[in-house]
Formats: sequence, C-alpha cells, structure tokens
Amino acid sequence: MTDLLSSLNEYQKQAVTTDNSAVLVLAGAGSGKTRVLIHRIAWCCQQGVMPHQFLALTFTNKAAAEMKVRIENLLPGFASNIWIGTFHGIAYRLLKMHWKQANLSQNFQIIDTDDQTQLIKRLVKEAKLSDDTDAKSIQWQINHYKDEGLRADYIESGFQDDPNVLLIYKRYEQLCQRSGLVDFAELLLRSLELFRQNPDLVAHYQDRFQHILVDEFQDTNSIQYAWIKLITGNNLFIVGDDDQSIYSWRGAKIENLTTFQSDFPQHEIIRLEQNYRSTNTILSAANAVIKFNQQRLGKDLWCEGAEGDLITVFKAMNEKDEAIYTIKEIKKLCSHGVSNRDIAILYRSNALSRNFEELLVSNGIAYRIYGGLRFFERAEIKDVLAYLKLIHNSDDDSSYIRIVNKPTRGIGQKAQSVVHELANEQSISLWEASVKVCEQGLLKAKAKSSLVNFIQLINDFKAMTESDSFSNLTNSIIEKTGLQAMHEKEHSEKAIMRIENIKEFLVAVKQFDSEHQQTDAVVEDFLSKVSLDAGVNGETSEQDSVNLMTLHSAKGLEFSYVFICGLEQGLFPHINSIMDNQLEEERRLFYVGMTRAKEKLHLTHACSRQRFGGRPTLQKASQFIEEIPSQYVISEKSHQQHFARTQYYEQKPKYKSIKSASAFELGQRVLHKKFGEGIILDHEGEGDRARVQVHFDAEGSKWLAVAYAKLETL
DNA sequence: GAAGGGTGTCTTTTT
DNA sequence: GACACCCTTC
Repeated sequence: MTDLLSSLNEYQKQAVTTDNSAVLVLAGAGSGKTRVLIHRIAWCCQQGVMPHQFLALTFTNKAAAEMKVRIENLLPGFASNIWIGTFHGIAYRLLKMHWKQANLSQNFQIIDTDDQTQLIKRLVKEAKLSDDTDAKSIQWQINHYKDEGLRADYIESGFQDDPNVLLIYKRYEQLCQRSGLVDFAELLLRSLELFRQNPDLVAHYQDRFQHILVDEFQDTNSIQYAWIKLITGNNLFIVGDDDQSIYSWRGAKIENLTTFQSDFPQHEIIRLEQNYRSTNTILSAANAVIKFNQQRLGKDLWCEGAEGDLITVFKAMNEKDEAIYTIKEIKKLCSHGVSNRDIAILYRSNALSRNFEELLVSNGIAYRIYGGLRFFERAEIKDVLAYLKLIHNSDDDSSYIRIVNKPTRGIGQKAQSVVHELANEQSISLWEASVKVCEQGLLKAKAKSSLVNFIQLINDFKAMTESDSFSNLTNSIIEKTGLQAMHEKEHSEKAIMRIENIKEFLVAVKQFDSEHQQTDAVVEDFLSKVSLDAGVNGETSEQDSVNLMTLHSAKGLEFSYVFICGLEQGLFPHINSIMDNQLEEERRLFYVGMTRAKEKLHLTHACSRQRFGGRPTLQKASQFIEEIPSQYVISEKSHQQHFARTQYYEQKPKYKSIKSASAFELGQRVLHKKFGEGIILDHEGEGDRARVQVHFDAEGSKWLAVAYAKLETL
C-alpha cells in the first residue's frame, strides 16, 4: 500500500485516501489529475472494493482508454471489470440493457450530428415553413432543449417559444421514435428518464456502484449532472478545473461545481496546485492572465521547476509573415535536436491551419493535423454504414434516405415523394411505405421495378446476415450495390481516395469480424462502436510530426514547445464570443493553451490578415497578450528580411505580379505625396490593375492603385 | 438525373 | 477562398 502512495504528493495522497463520500478535486493544469483518479480506484480496490462496484465517467474515448490502460498497469486484471466509459457510452450500455423500460426498440441505432441535420432538413422542408427557417438553427435549439432535459411536449405547455421550432422538434421526436433512432443528446436524456421512471433500477445501480468517479467535471451539462446525482448512492469523487471549462457553448455548466457543493453538504474540496508540467515563467504568466476572470473558485498553480525562457510575443506583418516566423523557429528548434512531436501550433479556428500547412510542406517538415473530418464521418464510409444500418434496422429512415438512390438506380424524386407521402399519411417508416407502394401499384412500371429491385437487394443482404460473415456481407454491399463502381467511374483524385478509404474500412471490418461471431450481433456491435467512437482521422502512422490543432482539441495534451497563433482581437478572443459576453470562456481557452507548454511558449499575431478570401483587414493584437505581465514577455517584431522571397515561403504564382507590384515588397516602407510615409501590407492584381495596401503612419490603411499612386520606396 | 452556375456562409467539438 | 446548397438546363 505504501508503494501505491509513495509516488504522490501530500494533496494527491489526501485525495486518494479520503473517507469522505463526496469529494471535489480541483485539479489545475498539469497537476496530475488522471494520476489521482486511477490511484483512487487502486486504493479503494486495496480496501476491498470490487472492480464491478466502480463507475468511472469521462468525456472522450481517449480519456477512457488511457484510464483503462493505466489502471491495468497498476492492477493487472482489474480494468476489464470496471465500468469505465464516456457518458454517452455508459448511457448506451444502459439503454441496450433496459431497452424495454426505456421505450426503445431492441435494435435502435445512434445517429450522428450530420444524420440529425439531414433529418431535420427533411422535416423542415416537408412542413413547408417560411423560407427564413434555417434547419441548422432549429437543430441547434432542439439539442439545446434536450441538453436541458426539455421535451417538446413540456415546452409546449410551459413556454412561449418559436412555434416552428416546437413543431419540428415534436415531429423530429416522433420520427426518431418511429425509426428507432437516438441522437447523442437523446442517449443522455433517455437514460436519465429511464432512471426517473424506474426507481427500482436506480436502487439497483446505487447499490452496485459504491464508487462513482467523474473526470473533467466542469464539462458536465445539466442532464449529466442530474444523472450523476440520481445514481449516486454512496461515494462520489469528481475531478475538475473551473479554469479549464471551455465547452459552455455546448451546454456545459460550470455552475455544476458549485451546485455539487450545495447538493452534497458533507463534501470535501481538495486543491491540486502543484504543476509538474511547465516552467515557472509560463505558469506565472498563465496565473496572471486567468486572474482577470471574475468567476473563479480560485487556485494558484506553482511549480518547483526552473524559471525557464521568457514568452516570445511575435508581431507579424500579416498571416504569411506569421507562418514564416513560426516555421523558422521550428526549424531552429529542430536543428537543436528537438523532435517534431514535441512541437505544437495551436489556433482558435481551423481555417488558420492553412498558412502553416503550405509552409510545412514546402519545407519538408512532417506534420499532423488533428480534428477535421473523422474517418467514419467520410461520405463514402457513411454510405456503406447506411446500408449496414438499414439491413440491421429497416425502419431507419435516415439511412434509407441516404442510400435509396445511391448509386442512382432510378428511384428519383418523384418516386421518393410518393413513398414519403404514404409514410407520413400512415405514420410508418419509409421502408414499410416502399413495400406498400409496390404492392398497391402507386408507381409507374419503370419506377416500380426499380423500387422492387431495391427492396429485393436489401432483403438479400438481410438473408446474408443469417448465414454469412460480417465481412462477407460488407464486401457484397460494396460490390452488389455498385458503390465501388460508382467511385471507380469517376477518375478524380478524390475518388481514388474514397476507394482507398473503403478498402481501409473493409480492413477494419475484417479485424472486427475475426474477434466476434454471429453476424447480426457483430453488425450491431460494430455500428454502435462506430457511432460512439468515430476514430481519429484515418492515418495511424506514428511519424515524428509537428502537431497542429485548435486550442479546444489541445486540452489534456502537453508539448515542450507551443506556438499559439492568430492572437488578434476578433479572432481570439473570437468576435462572436466578445458579442455574446463570453470573454471569460475565451480567456480560459487561452489559459488552456498557455498551460500546454512545458518549456517555451510563443505567441504570434499579425497586423493584417486576409480572411474569407476577401480583402486583408487590419488586426489589433489580442487583449490577452496585454494581460500577461511584461516581465514574462520578450517582444519581437517582423524584420524586413522575412519578406524577402527566401526558402521559407514560395510565392504562389498570382503574387508574382510581374510589372508594377513586384517593385514593392511586403513590409517595405514607402512615401506617398499626400499621405506621407507608410508600410506595404499586401498587394493584388497585375499590370495596370495592380493595387497595394499601404498602412500610412498618419492616415491609416488604404488600398491604392499602383499606376496612379506614385509611391516611392524608402 | 447529372452537370453547371449562382448564392450564401464562414468558431470552437465530442459524443 | 472553399464549400455546401439551390436552381436551372440539357
């Protein structure tokens, strides 16, 4: 037992061994919170608690997987019996086990955000609402309601709200129920309702789970909190950091941290403030910044480490200059023996990755972009999945719509609308309606035979699930439906990628197949796995690459060298957040970014930036830079030589305006008769139409036609 | 039913 | 600038 505790500091030890039945561990960035969680489980095990008496909840599959591995290392053989999973994963598990009490069909399916959008779009269209009704915004509102635990019926009787939203919400609920579909918010809401309506179940699980542990508690939403509160019968151990709450926009309630304190009056709070990650400089700077937030539980990180380097703030002329600087610094680091994988470029929005990508490629630096489209979200994969889903559950309207005419098989708009009408009329699924439409001869001969063939195709596949393996089934789908041929016909680069993705998908299927038996059950397991764990975006190759990602996805990670770019007012903090009064959350996001760095932090911003392909606009430095006390910062400015067309940046052809504009380099100082001295920020066009953007010291920024402006170089 | 043109949008993201 | 979406046209 002493072994188990010997690697912990005093506060970690206190958290791990406490007897209190309600514990809140306020764990700062890099203070070893996962360590505390797994040691807590191990310690309780040593006190005689059985593995099945734990429930450990995380937000991401990655976090759950890491916990499993680390527990397995600490207590070989125990991890497999502990319920460790994401909230959604555990909710799914419960709903599958108690599907009847949850009022679901046994073969219900999970739909992702994209499927949900498509369904709602269809409902909006069919409801023939006024044209200013935006499906995406309705979707957002529906999910928001669900996150708060509000059903359409309840809202209808209690609230004055947009009637359109309520109408669609109601129809959407009916459609999902009829089709056996459950969206992500529904997983949580349904399982909460399952408990609320079945006190015997609650009693059972309360008794079973002697210890409930929750990671990243600051990210829980209302439903998740209510759910936790309901099934906690014995010990609740939560770990969180209010300063790292960055998901309020998707329903996370930072207040849950204080609600917990009043709901569990016997609670104990333990603060982990010793940081084992960053240098003192980085920590002090981060502490100083986060102090600008009013709403905090309060916490001050410290470390025993060295002071470390100052934080470099680089002021670039424009986004290209910013990228040039960053890549140059990365090259410098690499030449000093730093590995690519220890370096990260973080940004507020995905669009900013582009400038860096180009330069990384042209400089031959391996890089990896996190985020973006996940493997199972790719259209070609979703097509195959839709066939599998429809075979597994014919009432799945979402999948039906996706593939009924893909590849095209003569079931066009006309035929589909006949099916849809009948389905709506009789409140049956599209699949059932299709069968009826054929039987009742509601279609012309040609369309009818197409539809009959489609039904036959799916029925043949259904028969296969009885006799054949899952991978054979999937193989046939790809061949017999013509999906493969559809992509092969198109010889574009994208189509080749798609075929490769499908092949990769088949490999995954085979792998899964070999680990399981009975086809029908395998399909179900596979589909749920795919929905709940969309997988990283394809490439699993463990290359030594520089990491590019948004600040959001960087949470929970650490890197020796971190570059945070685009630190400009309107970009970070983002304009929408400024307007929505969400500045504190933006500041927390910045805090998360800063505390990712172990050795050295670089912050960059550009004076001018081209966004949305439009005109470059002048950018003001982010207020967050100002908030860092100056003793931790060293400022650098762009030097003109950065703009020389060096190896660092290969000009795109369109910037090689041959005649006029080429006389001016970006960043060059010029003189104008009327406006005085200024500096060139950007240029566009060629020949007579060439224009340059000049930022005049006295007059501000202007676009001038080179042919008329008579600029002199200085 | 496919292909081409015009239009509007453009935070963050896991499940 | 890029992508998704809608409409028109063949």
